[in-house]
Amino acid sequence: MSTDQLSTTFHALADPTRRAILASLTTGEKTVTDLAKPFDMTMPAITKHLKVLEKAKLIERSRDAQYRPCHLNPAPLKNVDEWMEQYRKFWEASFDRLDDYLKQLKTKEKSDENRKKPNRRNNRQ
Amino acid sequence: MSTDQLSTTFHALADPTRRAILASLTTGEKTVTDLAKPFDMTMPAITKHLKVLEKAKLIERSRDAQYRPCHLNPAPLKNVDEWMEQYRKFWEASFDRLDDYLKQLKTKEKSDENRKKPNRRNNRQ
DNA sequence: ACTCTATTTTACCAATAGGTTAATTAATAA
DNA sequence: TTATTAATTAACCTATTGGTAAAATAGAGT
Repeated sequence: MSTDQLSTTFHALADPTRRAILASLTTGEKTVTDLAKPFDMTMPAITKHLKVLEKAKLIERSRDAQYRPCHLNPAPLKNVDEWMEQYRKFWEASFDRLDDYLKQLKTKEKSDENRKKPNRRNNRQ
Repeated sequence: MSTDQLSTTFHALADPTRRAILASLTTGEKTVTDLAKPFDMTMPAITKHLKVLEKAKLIERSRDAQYRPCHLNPAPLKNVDEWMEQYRKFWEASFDRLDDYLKQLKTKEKSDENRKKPNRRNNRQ
């Protein structure tokens, strides 16, 4: 795995168990045993998932007697959101085209304009 | 790696080369050779990265003579954005707390309220 | 037909991921 | 001090990742 911040965050999020743990932490701080309960998995496996989340700084841990409670840290998610910003216009654009398409279906006109292909060669040197 | 849609998408994004390829495709369709140029990496490595992106449906490929041009498909990113929605309030909340803290620094009053700790045991059975 | 260019496939490699069981550490409770 | 509970560490396993070099495929141009 790459070691830059964004790669570490995306890697941590690329596992359904870890995403479920994050979701579970949205209702407040939880112990490892609490977090482990919903999963058909041994404790060491959960410990490992927590380490991945902790390295990604998506969770922070404290100490309370023999418990190591975890809580959510949303900061890396904010970074993801900022990274996404550059792509937002693309799915908004897609939606606009879908909207156009639906309008065309209704009016049943100008349907040939959609078959115009972009000239793929423009970017090649 | 897990095989659900969101895991596949996050996994594909967890590599700086693949993110750079996506960014490169924001300016339009590109051939494999064009995409490979910025990287100190062999062609087969790029081919593999493209396969990961293609399986994640982040890119789509067409055919033009011996070229296999790639273009961006933003749909999975929209899914990521929707998944992020549930966490947005958390970083907004953090910002609010920071804002409060800065206000307190200015007025230098009521600073003890911040030391109240949440009761960690509430969620344990 | 031959050659050049674009791209993929194959076979290989070392490192990492994600799980297990068994042993260990650490704090509480009796 | 002994037992119980919480959590981690160690050792191990298999599959996947991300890269390579070399060979194969495929279309275009001459």
